[in-house]
This record gives sequence, structure tokens and C-alpha cells, in this order.
Amino acid sequence: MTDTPLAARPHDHSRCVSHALAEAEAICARQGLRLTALRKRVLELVWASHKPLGAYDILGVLSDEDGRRAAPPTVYRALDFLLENGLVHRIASLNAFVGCSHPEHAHQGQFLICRSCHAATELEQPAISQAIVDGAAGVGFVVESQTVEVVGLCAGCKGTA
Amino acid sequence: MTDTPLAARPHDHSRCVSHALAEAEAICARQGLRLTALRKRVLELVWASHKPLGAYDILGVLSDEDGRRAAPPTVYRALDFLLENGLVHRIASLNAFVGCSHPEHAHQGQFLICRSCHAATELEQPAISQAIVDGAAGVGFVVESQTVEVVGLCAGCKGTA
DNA sequence: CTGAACGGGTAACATAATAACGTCTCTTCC
DNA sequence: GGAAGAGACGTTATTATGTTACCCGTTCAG
Repeated sequence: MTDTPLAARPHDHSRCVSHALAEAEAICARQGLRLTALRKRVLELVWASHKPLGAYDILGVLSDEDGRRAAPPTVYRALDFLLENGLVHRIASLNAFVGCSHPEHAHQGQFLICRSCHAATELEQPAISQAIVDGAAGVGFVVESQTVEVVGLCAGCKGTA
Repeated sequence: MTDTPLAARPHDHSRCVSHALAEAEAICARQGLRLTALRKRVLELVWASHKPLGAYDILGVLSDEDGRRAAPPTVYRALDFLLENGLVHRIASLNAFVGCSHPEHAHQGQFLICRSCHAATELEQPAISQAIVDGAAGVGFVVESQTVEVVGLCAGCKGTA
């Protein structure tokens, strides 16, 4: 229960990336979706760290690395695909994107964003969702989608800061 | 408990606006803050409806009305003042601003945004905040600020849509 | 073979926010 | 009264983020 989340502790991050990519491949294969080279590359970049990444950061890397001059629609289309298929999440308060930790099932996560190390951890707490649905129901509001983004200090930074 | 929120039902909206302005005046007077003509005007525009308003919408109205072309910093400075003093809230997922319903005390609201009429209702449910704090604590995360923005259908639109 | 659907490139535009600098008007203090 | 400083606001320019419109080449089903 009190597991320190992966993003907040040292780990072999290349495993994260390769695992996420493999899972994405599997999901796309199963659903007849085309995980093209570009989409895969963008997903890889988003997963390059646990910090949410801006669209223009991705754009910059693509332009630099691949030599070819990437333009905004290229990146946004790839991100749209990844978002639609639950492979990444968008962090509205940061205008940024982060890899989804549990792409195998549809869900709406809650995000814990550390103001010190900037890592974003995805929570999936039914208690939070339910509290929101209940609170909304109290004023006759029917919830369709939730944005929960929390800023604070992660387990790792709590001590050092 | 099951009160339909003001924003979701017909009401004499001019009362909303004048009440909000009067409350803002009182708060600023009490705290030695200067609610200048510009700041008051921006607050009035934000309160003009219960729909979150973009900074550039405000800019447009100011430009139209005053004839001279208002520039972004003018609006953003006024909004910063209003935000700092709890007179408006920012809706991150919309990049927009909405009048605060309870400026008399510091708080972090939750927002219910109707996808049909676009009205935003402010909730203040300790149960939601607490669920988030608890969920975060479970992974060793200390919450400092919360962004809760929910999209769905309000009581008024639920039937008609 | 053909032609729609799809992925992607390009240019331009639209919206959101900030930086840097100047001026004006207060108050405060001598 | 007048200098000094702070705060509010104007102006210009720039950066960041996101979208629209249009084009081209590939793929794949009929």
C-alpha cells in the first residue's frame, strides 16, 4: 500500500521505456492500430523520463536528432493518437504529456507532480474518483471525465528539500 | 445538500455581478488592497457569466469598448492581482478564468464544467480534498495544491441534452 | 487498376503568456 | 513644498502552445 512509486526512486529506467514500448506494440497489434515509427518515437521520447514533456520539447528533439525539420502538426497528430489509445496522458496544468503506466485498461488517473524533481506519478484511486462523482451528484452534476492534478513533494524529495 | 447550483438555474444575474463586486470592494478595503478601475472592470467581465473566460476574450472586450488597443500584459496583470487575492480562479484545463464564489476565505475549489452550457460551478468538498491527500500520502507524497476540474453535464443540461 | 483512407509534410495562423522598459501618480518623509 | 520610492499601467516585442488548410505519397480493398 505504501509503495514508493517507481518514478520517485532510482531504477533502471531503460527497462521502463522498453517495457512501455513493448506493451504499446502489443496493445496496438491486438486492436489493429498502427504504431508507426513516428508514433513509437514520440512515445519513446515521452517515456524518456518520468517528467511530463511539452509538445515543443518533443518537436525540438525530433528536429535536432533526426535532422528532418519536424513541424507542430506532426507531433500533435502523434500525441493525439497516443492519447486516444490511452498510451499517454495529458497534464492540463502543465500543457505537457506523460507516459501512461497502465495502458492495458481504460482509466482516468490522478497525477502527483513533484515541484522539486518534476516527476509525475500516476495514481488510480477509486476513492478519489468516487468522492468526486458523489460530490458532483450532490449538486445534480453528472461526471464524464475528471482532471486531478496535484502539486507537492514526492517521497524522494520530501527529505532532501 | 442537493441544491442545484446557482450557475445551473435561471437567476437574476446582475445581482451576482453586483454582489461579487461589492464583496471584492469590501475585501480589498479591509486588506488595504487597491481595487483599481481596471481590476474592477476585469472582475466584472469575468463575472459577466458563469462561463470561464479566456484572457484574450477579456482583452477583446476591453479593446472594443475603450477604442484603444489593450495589450496582453494589461489583462494578465489584473488577472494576477485577482488570482492572488482569491477573487477569481484559473481553470487550467481551459486556460480560462472564473469568478470565485467564496472570496471571503482562502480555499481550493473543485470545478464542475458543463460540456453543454459551459458553465463552471465551484465545489468545496472536504471529502474530495481529503481523499486526494490520503491517496497521495499512501505513496509518500505531500500535497501542496490541488487542481480538480471535472467535465460533464450540469443539472440544467442533463435533461435537455 | 483505382480511389478512398490514412500518415505525414509544409505554411500560415490563432491563442496564451511573458519580458523589458517607460511614464505617471500616488504616498511618505524630510 | 518637494524629493524619493513604490505601485499601477502603457507599449513594444517576443516566446510558448496549439490549430487550420492544403498537399503529397502509400496502402489496401474492391
